[in-house]
Amino acid sequence: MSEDKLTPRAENYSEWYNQLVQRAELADYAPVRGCMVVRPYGWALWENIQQALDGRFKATGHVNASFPLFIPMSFLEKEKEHVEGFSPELAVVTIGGGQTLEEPLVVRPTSETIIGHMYSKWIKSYRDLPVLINQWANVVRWEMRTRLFLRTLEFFWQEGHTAHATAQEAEEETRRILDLYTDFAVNEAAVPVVPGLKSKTEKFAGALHSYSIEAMMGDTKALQSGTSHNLGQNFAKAFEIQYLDQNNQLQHCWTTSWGVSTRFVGAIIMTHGDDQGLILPPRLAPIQIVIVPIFRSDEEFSLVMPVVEQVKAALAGFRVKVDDRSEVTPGFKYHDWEMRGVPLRLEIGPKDVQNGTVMAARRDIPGKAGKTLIQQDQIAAQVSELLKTIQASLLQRATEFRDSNIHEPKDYADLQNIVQNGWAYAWWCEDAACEAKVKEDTKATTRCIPLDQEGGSGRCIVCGQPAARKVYFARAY
RNA sequence: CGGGGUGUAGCGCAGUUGGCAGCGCACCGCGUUUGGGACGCGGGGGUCGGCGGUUCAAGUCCGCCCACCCCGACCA
Repeated sequence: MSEDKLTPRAENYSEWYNQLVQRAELADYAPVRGCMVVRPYGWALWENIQQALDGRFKATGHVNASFPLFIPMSFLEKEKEHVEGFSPELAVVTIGGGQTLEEPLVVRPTSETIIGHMYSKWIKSYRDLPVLINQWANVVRWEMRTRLFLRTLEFFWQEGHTAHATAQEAEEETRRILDLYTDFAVNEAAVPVVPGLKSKTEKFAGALHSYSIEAMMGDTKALQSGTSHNLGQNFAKAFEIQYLDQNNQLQHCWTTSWGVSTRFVGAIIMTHGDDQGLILPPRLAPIQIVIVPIFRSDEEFSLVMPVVEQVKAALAGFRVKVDDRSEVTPGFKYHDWEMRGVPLRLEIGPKDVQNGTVMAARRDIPGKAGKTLIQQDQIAAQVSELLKTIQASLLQRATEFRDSNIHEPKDYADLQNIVQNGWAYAWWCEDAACEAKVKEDTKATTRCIPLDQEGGSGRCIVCGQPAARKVYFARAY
């Protein structure tokens, strides 16, 4: 239950986040360090995220499958950069059934290797391509520092793994998924994101290059909210994923991988949440509308409840919850559902029964300002309209916040200043040394080179050498 | 793994020179309440993180260990 006020965001952002996650009953700490229990309400949100993504995957020809949790250690070692990237954070099983294993098994940190192994068995001909498989799974990465949803030892995600005949097709797939993620983030979660290319130092271990969608959180830090990797032929060569082309020539495939994780729940929390608690975008909210009946006596109760049921029935197409708890007051319920981020609350009391009205309160506009009186006979249409408005206003608000916190530095000193409380958008020569210097001086890293560039050229903000593209520098989660 | 902090009821905490383990919230019962976090009365709930030591007596003093949180290095 949400009995007290949250620590305000301005006072201590991470404290606000931790309290919100627990009080909104999204997740709780597990008895294992760094692990979380996703509670039913948090999981329902994740399920809605899954549904929105899965529908998009299916619509673009992908199919789901499931690969093993355990991966032979030797598989990881087949791709040099991959094993170097992941070895520090592997959980390794050395005993099974009381016996020391011949070969240690890695608990998957990601599945490129074992899927690559299977693809080499399955793919023989150009007629077998492309292979477009996704899996919804849990993975384990032994992180030093953990935070609920944002970074835990075990997390849930989807990982897509595709194999193609040509480099061009693989790149098209990588970009198609990046677009798909962008569409999901913007249109389902109302989280404005910047799609772009990761720098060499920030790319996935083993990839040719990586793309990401980057979102700005309420404290102006960046959160990588989804990634799409063009793996080139690196894994195809390591796992001998080969096919015969039309000319009977043996060719290595071109592969991709891409993922969105439960971290995205953190993105939603930190993009929309306020000091009252969570604010969920209507399209993903497990409960879109909560109805709070108001009554003083048994007579009023029996007067009000039939109307509550009528309204609920009229809203059959929506995810509606009637809060009929008798042990708490309406005021308590308001705060309670505000903590949980339900986008729209309907209050129905004796006055409404008499007047044929319903009081609607928008979660995104606190207090009286967000309340409007709706006629009962127009409830479905009005609610539908309100939810759309809330969805749009969340996106607009988040976009305005982000844009007002992105600045173009005029020199290096200015950049150092900007990244303390915002993103710096600047020319960069794409040399890792300049990236490293910024990180050293400010803790900010390059987030991505946005695909949408206005063109032209300039001088690297760090070293002054010629630069062809601009990049975002920001502190990140 | 380095630095800091915290472990006492479900949660948040108090517990003085060592002397019957407490408070608020939550929970259960009854009654009154209910349009922005209601109130009264009654009640249940504890290996004081663990192990060892000092002492007539340890939540309190000493030692060791463990866990978790925060800040760093690493990361979806």
